[in-house]
Amino acid sequence: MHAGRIPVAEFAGGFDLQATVESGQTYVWDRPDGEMFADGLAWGGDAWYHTVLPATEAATNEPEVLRCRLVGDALEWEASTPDAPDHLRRLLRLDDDLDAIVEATPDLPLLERAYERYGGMRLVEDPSFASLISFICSAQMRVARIHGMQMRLAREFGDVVTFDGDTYHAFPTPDQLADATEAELRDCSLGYRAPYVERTAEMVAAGEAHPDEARDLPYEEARDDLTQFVGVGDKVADCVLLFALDFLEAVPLDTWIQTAIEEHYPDCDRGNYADTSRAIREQFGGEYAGYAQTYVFLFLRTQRSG
DNA sequence: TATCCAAGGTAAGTT
DNA sequence: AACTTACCTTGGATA
Repeated sequence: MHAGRIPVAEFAGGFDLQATVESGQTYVWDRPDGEMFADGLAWGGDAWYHTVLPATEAATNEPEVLRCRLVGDALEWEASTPDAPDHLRRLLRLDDDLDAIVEATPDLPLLERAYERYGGMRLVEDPSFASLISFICSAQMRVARIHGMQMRLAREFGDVVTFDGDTYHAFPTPDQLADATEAELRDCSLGYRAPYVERTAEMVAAGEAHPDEARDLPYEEARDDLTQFVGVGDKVADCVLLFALDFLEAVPLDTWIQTAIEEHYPDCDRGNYADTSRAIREQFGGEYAGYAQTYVFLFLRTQRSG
């Protein structure tokens, strides 16, 4: 067991762990109390969160357990690897300068309210395959159920990892998921998404394509590239670019953002995805437009329940 | 208790 | 290229 503390003072602009992992951008984290994405959950707690790093991203080539919580003025962590701080910095984008990002954001009332309410929320950099599958599953689905699906997939098809006396499940590798049948995936309550997940996993497992290949392309080409995967349209592609492949300018046009465009920025509605995307990206300041999108998404989605 | 409805959309078929 | 429609499942709302 390796453990340590990282002072929050090291994170420019602060850090809100709960807002970051429960904002609906990542579905690879969980909390042991079963309250992940719980409806009406009070914000501001100091719960532990854990994830399993894929073997392909670990120096040991084994899945590694990472867990952390925010206590007082530090991020406290425990892990199966001494490399945890580096992994956490990458996965939770702890080196992003939030002050500079907010500073670079246009002065729009909606953005200011969202930043005010959830200041310290950071984007994540999820492992790309898990992000791809997560957002294929996200079609017409609530965030709590998307999370439930990913946990189920890990439990059914992923490696079992034990750490500090507890059992964890890694997200399935492309091979493991490609081996699952459509019927087995439907049994995991994926519904019509089951064949999408199966066929996309097969594409990656067979070496036909990999989401990481989009990382070095120009933004709009990268988005087009990701749509080659079955079940991936423009919106899901934007999510993977933003939440896994470091494209901070990507603005996924989901139902919440579409509503925000109608109510606050009607001039940005250009009638089709590509042009509307370009317009709202400009409206949100370009380079970090994806940060603005995620703050707005979380803010609007949680307004009703507080 | 039964029925209805919408949830971070996409693919396939039609005009 | 723009427009329709079908698609699984489930929790919460409505009757």
